[in-house]
Parts: sequence; structure tokens; C-alpha cells
Amino acid sequence: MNYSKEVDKKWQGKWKKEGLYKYNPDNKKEKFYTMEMFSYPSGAKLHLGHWFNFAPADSFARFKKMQGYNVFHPMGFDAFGLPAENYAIKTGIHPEDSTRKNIETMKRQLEEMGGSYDWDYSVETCMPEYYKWTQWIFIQLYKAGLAYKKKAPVNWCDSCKTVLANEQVIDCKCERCGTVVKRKKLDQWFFKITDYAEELLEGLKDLDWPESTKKVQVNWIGKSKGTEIIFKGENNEYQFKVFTTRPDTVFGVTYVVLAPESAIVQKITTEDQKEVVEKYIENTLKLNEIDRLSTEREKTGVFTGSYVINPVNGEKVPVWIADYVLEEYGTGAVMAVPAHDTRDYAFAKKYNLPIKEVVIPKDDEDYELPYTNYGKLINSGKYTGLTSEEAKKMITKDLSEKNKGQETINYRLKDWLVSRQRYWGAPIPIINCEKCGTVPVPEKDLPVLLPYDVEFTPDGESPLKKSKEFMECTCPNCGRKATREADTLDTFVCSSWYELRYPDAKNTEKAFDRQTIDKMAPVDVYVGGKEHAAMHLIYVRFMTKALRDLGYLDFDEPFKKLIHQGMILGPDGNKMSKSKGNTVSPDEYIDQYGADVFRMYIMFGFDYRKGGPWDDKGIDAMSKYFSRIERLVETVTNELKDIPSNDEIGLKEKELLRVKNQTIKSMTEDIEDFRFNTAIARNMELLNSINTYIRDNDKMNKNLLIEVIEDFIRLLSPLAPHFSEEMWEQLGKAQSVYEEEWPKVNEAQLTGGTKEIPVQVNGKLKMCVSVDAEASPEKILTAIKSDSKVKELFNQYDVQKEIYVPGRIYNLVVKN
RNA sequence: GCCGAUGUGGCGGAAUUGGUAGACGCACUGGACUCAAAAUCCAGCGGGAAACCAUGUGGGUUCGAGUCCCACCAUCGGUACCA
Repeated sequence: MNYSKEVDKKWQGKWKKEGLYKYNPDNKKEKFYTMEMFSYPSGAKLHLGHWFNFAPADSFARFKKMQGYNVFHPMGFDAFGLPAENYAIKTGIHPEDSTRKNIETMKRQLEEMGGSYDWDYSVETCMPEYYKWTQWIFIQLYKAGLAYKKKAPVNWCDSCKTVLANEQVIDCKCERCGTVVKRKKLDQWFFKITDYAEELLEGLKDLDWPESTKKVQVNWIGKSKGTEIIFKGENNEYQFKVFTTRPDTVFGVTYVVLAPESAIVQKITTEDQKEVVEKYIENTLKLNEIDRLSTEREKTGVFTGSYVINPVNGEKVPVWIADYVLEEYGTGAVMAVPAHDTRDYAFAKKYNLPIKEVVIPKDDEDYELPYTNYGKLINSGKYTGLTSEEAKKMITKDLSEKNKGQETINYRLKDWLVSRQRYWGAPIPIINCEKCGTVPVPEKDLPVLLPYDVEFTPDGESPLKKSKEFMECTCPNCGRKATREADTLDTFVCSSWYELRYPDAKNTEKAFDRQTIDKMAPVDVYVGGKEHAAMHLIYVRFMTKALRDLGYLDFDEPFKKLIHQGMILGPDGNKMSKSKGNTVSPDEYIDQYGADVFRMYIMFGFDYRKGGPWDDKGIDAMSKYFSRIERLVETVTNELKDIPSNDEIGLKEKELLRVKNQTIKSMTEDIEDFRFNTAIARNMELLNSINTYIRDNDKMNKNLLIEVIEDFIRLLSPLAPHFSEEMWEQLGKAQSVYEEEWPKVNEAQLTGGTKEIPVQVNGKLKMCVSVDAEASPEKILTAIKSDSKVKELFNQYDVQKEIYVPGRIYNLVVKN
């Protein structure tokens, strides 16, 4: 085989020299904006996962370009984040240095992959030119009331004196020192994403996104309609609201439960219960949310010593606290109806609390407690006899008329916590002044630069707090001495608007120009992992809507179509990780086979949406496929050079043309839908047909053959860009194959010949009848029924019914 | 736990969306070429002698189910400070 890494180098050099992938915004062709989720430069090199995401997506972009679009296909780096900081703490290498180095390496490797990116349109989120505008966006949100500060819990390690990320907490302990992690409340910045909950939910309907991802978002937003009911203390000395989706069961309330961390707990706990309550709260703070919400774990709780009055019937019920109630969801308080809720039932049984039935099945069927379905009401005063549906409405209406409750829509979605007590991120552009409070940094003073020389080893303070030069400043309002906000922004903030920056990546005046972005947006196809279904993909939608409302752009959704690539696992079937020792590096394969063999192999060997365990058994075969193509090109350009062409179109020619057109049709549909494995299978079939044509033909139509081979290379070129250029050149072409048009289907040449119609008896295949493929369905039926073997079936069986799916299948229903 | 996926030959994977299960390829077997090997080319290739049996398991709907419904098992992703 001649194809190798050297061929890659040759063409990469030419492409660069000729500026083949330069994006021209003034091009009159229709725009097509496609991008992949940019990568985090944590390792020094591109790994297999990057290749699997980027190489096929790059082939897709090339395909769209050949189809005649003005393709915009940018690439960048999500460069801030925890791993670089942790790496620095471990090795002493500054995050900026390691990140810069990694980006350079990865950029080079993306070129070696054959990526058709224009690096003039690129973003690196850790560069001041970029994060200046991340900060600017923060300020716009702040001014609009969409960024605010409140106290919120973090994972805190007492021994390391630092905030821990969830992934640094193993079994409730710090991964570094093993100390049990506590929940500690700190002042934190939030974005008011909940203001957009309804629109984020509604907007999903019109998106060309995987249904599974839409479902994840629907559930993440978690809309539920219900009623807030006010419970007051015996003497009106305190009150709180509970949220319930089952107001019809309110007569069955036998106790209420508060989240242990709620402030009101301190107020209402009686003297003799104080000790147990305090102890219980302390234990709760050690648990994470997943454990707290687990329905598997045994429910626990303690009595506060206080009582509240049920507003519908005046009954006095005890107030408990339990860790399965979360402060952040709903009102942080629930009414417990043990007779009609599984969790409350188990809790009541355990602590000997009363159980009061208020709903029974509508049609008096047998039931067991807890009975959680809708039914009709009993023991419910004037509501007795109503159905659950009727009672829900009535009770809610009556409560709200007496100001004792109201109908509410509750969302599971929480506001987006954007503060990080870390170094390697964009500084939050806020100044804290004793007199003026929180003051945004004036836009002319942006960016707030992240200082290089900072002690970022953990010791209880945000790293930036330790930099005097950074912290000290004057208040832009009153001119007094003030201090800067020491926290940095969540990296998800950086990645929530990067698709807006790409088309205008070098703008020094604005984050992005409105006209430019309105023309380019939305992104036509966005490709990335489904692990981002809930967070990144909601944040970026929120940001688009917020910036729209602030008047900076004029569209509602950032990504029209979304594709998730699967994940390549280690050869052992587990997720690749250094600790498991099952990582596979693409580098050796590229050295040995060249980038295109590798690209083709990963596209052919896996379902793009599914991925799977790595296995290199078939890579030699792909290399052989390239050799077969080389031999074919060699044959037509040398051996057949002097043979005269027979320009007749006979049966064999018609068959070759049919296969060619079918290949064009299938490959076009397949690549459009990211089905690269079947696209390549069809490409292989065309090669087989071409070779068969040459083998079985001493009088071949050489002109036709060459035409077919040229289309074959065009079809291959987005998938194997370097190799196809080489073949194209050998066919005597001067211009890049990338400048060629994608072949079009000639409908007239698409059909012909015969096809097999399966004949079944009771759904079981008995035989096939060969018919003219172009005949009408009626004629085909006549042909089937006149077949002697089919006639025989009628003698053999007692035929009750015939089922004919026109042109597809013929089935006889018979009596046994 | 909750939410979302996935499960098809020895292997990677196809299947016109309810209509011939196993396209394309790997591995394997036989043959041609060769002194021989490699490469290449040709043929075969789910199981079974056949009737038939086969798409994680068990039910169901249907003339017909890999595809739809119910229950279960296994694996993977996310679960709000990994990105």
C-alpha cells in the first residue's frame, strides 16, 4: 500500500498553503453552521474519544460543503476548570502553562487528523479576550436582576479547609485526606434560570433533538402542578407552607415534615427536643442528595416538639424533621398522609404515627394501604363523596379564598449556582464596597484579569483572596477602598455562549455583533456527548433566551439539531481511565496506518450514536480496502490506458449505473444522519461492483467506468480526505476533490432488473417470487398469483385470507 | 433511589421504521495462483439431517414482532462543584 502518514502531511501542507478551509462570510451560498462540543484540554493529547467525536463530525462538515453550503465549522477549547487546578496542586505546574501547552498539542493533532477548521474563528475560554466577554455577560445578567447572591451549601473538608467538588467526595469522605465531608453554607452567586423554566420546557417541542435528551430535560425541569397550603402554629406564633400535588388527601394529614436545614426548625424546636434535633441536623449535613432521596434507604426523622394546625379541619398535628425532605425543593416542607403515600406510610409505621384514610377506590374494589391512586373521598368533611379530581380543585379553591393556600406550579429546576471558590476560572466581575454593597465592575474596566502569581494550594480561602493586588481596589461608585469578589465563574458559564462568539471571534468591541449572529444562528447541527443532556445543554439554552430578552440577539434556541455520539470504551468494556489501565491511544495507529485509515475504521466499526468497546482487529482490513482502491486507480490509469472504450450501454453497464446511483442515494442519506458505518458499507459495495464490472468484461465502456470511479472517489472524499485527494490527483485532476460537487442521483438509472417478493404462509416464509422491479403493485400481485408454486400452496392449505402488502410481501392465512 | 439509554451469529454491526433477520466487514473453512509463504482472486460461513429453532428473560397484541405493550434481568450515562 502506498497511502501513509506521509500522504497526510503532503495534503495538510497543501491545504494550509492554499487556505482551503478558510471561511468566507461574504460567500453567497447558503450558510451551514455545524460544530462539536469543544474539548477540555486536560490531557496532553487527543484521545480516542476526541477522535470518535471530531473525525466523523468533520466528515459531515466536508459533506455539507460538497453539497454546496457555505459551511462554518469552528473549533475551540473549554480551557478553565478543576482538573488543571488539581494537576497544578499536585505537580506545581501552573494551570495556565499546562493548559496553553495542551492546547497547542491538541491543535496540532486536530490538524493531523485532517480537521477542516478555520483557526481564525476559534475560542479559548481562558484567554482574557474571551473571558472579558463572559464577565460582560455576567454584568448584563446582574443588571437585569438575573444574577443574585444567596447562601447555599457546599461540600466542605475541615482538614483540607477547602470546598470539594462532588467528584472529590468518595463515600461522604474527602478523596485527599479521608475526612468526613460536611455541608457548609457560603455566600454564592446564582443565575435565575428558574425564571425561564416554562420557556425552556416549551421550547423543547420544536427542536430536532433526540427524544431521550428532550425527556431528560423535561424531567430535569420537573414541572408539577400542585397546591401550597399554610400550616400555622397552635397560637399563630409561626407558620410555613407545604407543597403538595395531592390536596385531596389533606384531611388525612397526621403530621408534617420539615427539611432539617430549614431555618424555621431552630425557631420551633422545643427545649426538651433540642438535643436530638441538633444531633439529627448534624448527621443530615453529612449526607449527599442522592442518598437522602433514595427510596431504598430506611427513612429516619425526629420530632421537633411542636405542633401545627391543619387548616382544613383544625386538627393539631406534630412537626417532624426528616432528611428525605430537601430545603431546595418546593417549600422545604411536606404534609404527611401515611394512608396514601408510600414513603409517609413507612415513616408512620416506624414511628407509630396515626394513619387516617381519606381516599378509597371509586368502584369499591379491594385495596391495601397505602392506597396511592386517585379515588373518592371519605372522612373529609364537606368534601366527602367527591372524586380526587373534583376535591383537588375544590379544596384548593376554598383554601385560597380563605388565604390559607393557593394553586402553584413547582419546578424541580434550581437556580444555577455559578460561584466557585477556585483559582482557574473567570473572576466574577463584582466589587464589594462597605458603603455601596455589591457593585459591578464598569464595562470599560473589563476584563478583570486573573492574576498569574497566586497561591492556589487549598488552605481555607478562595485562592484569589490571597492576592492583595487582585483584591484591593476602589469602589467605582463612591471611590472608597473596596475589595473584589474572590470567587470565579463555573466553567459552564464559559461554555454557555461560545457558539455566539465563534462567528465573531476577534471582535474587540463587543461579545458578538448582533447582525452577524442573527445571520449565522442557530447552529444547524451540534454534535457532542449525551452526558451533557441536562446541564450544559440547558444552560446554553437559558443563556440564549436571556441574551435575547436583553436585546443582544433575535432567536430563541442555540442549536436546531443535536446529535450525540456514543462512547468508545476500553477493550475490557469499561470506561477508559488511567486508573483502570485500559486506555488506548490513537497515536500509534496514525503512525502505522495514516489518519484516514483510522478515521474510516472508527466510522465503519461502530455505530456513531452508540460507540462500544475498542477493538482493533478490523483495522488491517480497512488498510486493505485502501489498497484495493489504489489498485483500481492504478489499473484504470495504467493498464487500461491504451484500451479503446466501447461506448455502448448494455446490461452490465446498466447494472453498474444502478449500483452507483443507489450508492449515491444511500450514502447521501446515511451521512446526513450520521450513519457512517452504513455509508462506508455502501461505498464498499460500489467498489465491489466496479471490480466485478472490470473482471467480467473484455469489452468495457471505459468512459463510463472512469465516470463511475470519479464519483466513487467523490463519495469517499469527506470520509477519507487525504487519501481521496491523493487518488483524485492520480486520476489526473488538478483541483482539490474537496472543491468538487457531491454526486447527484439520476432517478432514471436507479431502478431496473427484478426483485424478490417473499411469499408467506401464516407469516412464515415459504418461497420467493421473482418479479419485474418496475411493475405496478397490481401487476406484481398477478404475477405472484400465477406462479405455479404459489398455486400449489392453495391446493396444499385451506386458505382463509390473503394479505398483500403492495410490492412488499404476500401472506396466506391458513387453517391448520 | 430517581431520570435517560442499550442488549441481534465466534466478533463489529445491518434490517426500507410492523413485512425475506444477519447487509457490509472481521475471523474462520475450502479452492486457485506459488517451489513455498505472504499478498491477491474465487467459493462457503447462525444452529439443525430435516421438520423447524433463533434478536437478554418471561408473557401479550397481530395474518406477521428485533421493531408495539406488560413484567423482569444485565450493562452504560446523568443526578446540579468533572467537563
